[in-house]
Amino acid sequence: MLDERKKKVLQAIVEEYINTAEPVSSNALTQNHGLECSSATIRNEMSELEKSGFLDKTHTSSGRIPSAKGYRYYVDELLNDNDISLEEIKYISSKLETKVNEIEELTKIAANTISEVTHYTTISIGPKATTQLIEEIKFVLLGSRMMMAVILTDSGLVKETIIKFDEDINEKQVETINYMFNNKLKHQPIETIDRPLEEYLYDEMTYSINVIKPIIEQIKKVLEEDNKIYLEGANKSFDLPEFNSLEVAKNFVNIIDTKELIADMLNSGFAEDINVYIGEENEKKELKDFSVVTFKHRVNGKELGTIGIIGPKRMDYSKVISVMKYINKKLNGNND
Amino acid sequence: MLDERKKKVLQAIVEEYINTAEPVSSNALTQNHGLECSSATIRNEMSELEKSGFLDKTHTSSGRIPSAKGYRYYVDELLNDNDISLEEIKYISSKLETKVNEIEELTKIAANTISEVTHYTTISIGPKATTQLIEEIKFVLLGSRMMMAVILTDSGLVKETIIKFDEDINEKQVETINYMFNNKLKHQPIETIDRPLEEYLYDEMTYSINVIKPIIEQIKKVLEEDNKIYLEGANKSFDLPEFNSLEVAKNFVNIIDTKELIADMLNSGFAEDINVYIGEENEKKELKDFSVVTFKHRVNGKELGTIGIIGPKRMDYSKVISVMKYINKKLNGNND
DNA sequence: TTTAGCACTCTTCAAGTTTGATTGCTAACT
DNA sequence: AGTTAGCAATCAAACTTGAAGAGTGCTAAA
Repeated sequence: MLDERKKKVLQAIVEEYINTAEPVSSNALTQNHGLECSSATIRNEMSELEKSGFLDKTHTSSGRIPSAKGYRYYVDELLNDNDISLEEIKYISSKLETKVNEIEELTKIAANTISEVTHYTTISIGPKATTQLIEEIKFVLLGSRMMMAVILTDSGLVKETIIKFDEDINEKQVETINYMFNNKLKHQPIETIDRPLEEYLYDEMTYSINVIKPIIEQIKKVLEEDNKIYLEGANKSFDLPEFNSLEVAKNFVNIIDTKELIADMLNSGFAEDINVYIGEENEKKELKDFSVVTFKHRVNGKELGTIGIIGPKRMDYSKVISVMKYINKKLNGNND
Repeated sequence: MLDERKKKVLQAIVEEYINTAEPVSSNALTQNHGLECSSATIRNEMSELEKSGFLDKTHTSSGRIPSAKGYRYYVDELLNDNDISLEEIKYISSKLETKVNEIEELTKIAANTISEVTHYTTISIGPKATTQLIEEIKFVLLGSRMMMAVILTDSGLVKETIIKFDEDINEKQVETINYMFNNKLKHQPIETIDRPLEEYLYDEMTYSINVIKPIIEQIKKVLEEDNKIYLEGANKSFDLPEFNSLEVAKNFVNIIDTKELIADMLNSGFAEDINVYIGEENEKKELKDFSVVTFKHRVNGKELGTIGIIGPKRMDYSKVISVMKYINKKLNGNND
């Protein structure tokens, strides 16, 4: 589609613009980009790249900036996905070796690491429990009218929730509940917890519906609800020149303040590999001035959390994708 | 200290400035503020108020704005702490009636309500468990090398944590652990969980230090760590004219991004009543351009969470304090 | 096909100008 | 005494102007 020199010019413009945040002039490209021709020739190439929609101008006599199509082509064809230094590798490795007791903690640490290495804002979210199997479910009495349910899933996710009752419960009842629930739910998908189970338990057990019902309801609720969203390095974005525009800054704060938007955004990516959404490619129109890069952290094919970077369209895609690839590999257990 | 008319003038200036965010001119005060005199007289009063340090000017021919001292005087002597409408009362009441299973949830809901009613950004944090007594402590085995500890405190706070072991644990052991820990810890302060307890348990029980040690360590850790910080309505602040200054906006994002700063800020307030910190009165110099209003949510004298509002110095103190007072009363169980 | 050269366009910056808001002062008024 | 009208002085904000500079697009020659 594009001849070699056009590719080189496009790549040079994208990378120059990522570095400087200024429209790139034909002159700027004659230095340090391995292009053996004059600025006039580059001007001709740029003109054609603009005609095919890879470049834009901010005004008639300005340099060029990449268009959405230009960024997309760069991300698909031109970027260097191994743009990661030995120091960065060492730093990432050491961070990921932190011993964690909860899997969600690991996603958080990974997100924090990405934010530190790339200097962009990251957001992360735990897995929806609904994709998993119940490994074990335990009930603990706290006081006489309060109980905690702890659910362990097959990939090691632990969810707990408090249930309150309108009547007293005793240890004996808790034992029966423990036995009955585990009997029916061990190794079953989350959807098993529903109306039929409730009826079955109500029939089997001698306790009133006032005991069974709140348990089922609360467990369903906690398993279905979206996980907590973690935000790292929001302030880092504010050092970028894009954020000198009040409108951009305000949009950004609106985005990170809207948990549902973030959750949707993170949940919508494909499970495989790394997803890049450039500007208007984002489903949410609020994100049209930003780029988002996400990946899902998996173990044995089970999703264990999603991590996303949000930054300006002029994002350092090479660095971001290189770091994400490396972390993704590490998290998925590949340690070479 | 100030005669009646000076008070009126100061109050009018503070309130006008809170409304308009513009320096207040002598002319503006002749309308709608019940001051029966000419602009010239007001100019004389303003001049004297400025000499005594209650007012500032942005430049020689500008109107006046309140100084820190002016705001402080207003907050201490002039504000209306019942500036709350029937609708707001109804709205707040309905929100606070939400049934919650965890006490921390209530703090969160209250913070969210305050943000919605006042249109300022709120931050909230749960109580440090260390101020409380252990009511009950329960251990649940999850798999063979993982355990969950659930701690219930005397004011109903529930804390849970996962503990991992390097060796297998069985149900029998968990039972003993449950018995021993409860025996030693019921109704004791959190500090009881420490080295002497560890040694005692190690002597009493036949299990290896590999079991006792991680339990004590992890429980200590989770009980001592700061609670999660919740932020509500960060975007609301960005609608204020103060945030048209990039520097202010950036400082604000830095503040809300620094969890330790927020935690310190919320923990430092006095337990009693409502704390108001205006600009430089804040301990942290990062907050010098902002005002912070906090209160601690208590039940039976036990602290159950702190809620703070952060906004510009030009904050609507009357509204904020009225709403806080009302919510504080409601949370503390006073329902009239 | 590439390049040098040059006219043209447009932004940015600084300096100058106008406008309008507001004060402080003075002198008259109650 | 305290209050007020009137007016010069002050200053920010908004607009105007002009020069400098960066960059392109086009043309004609290599």
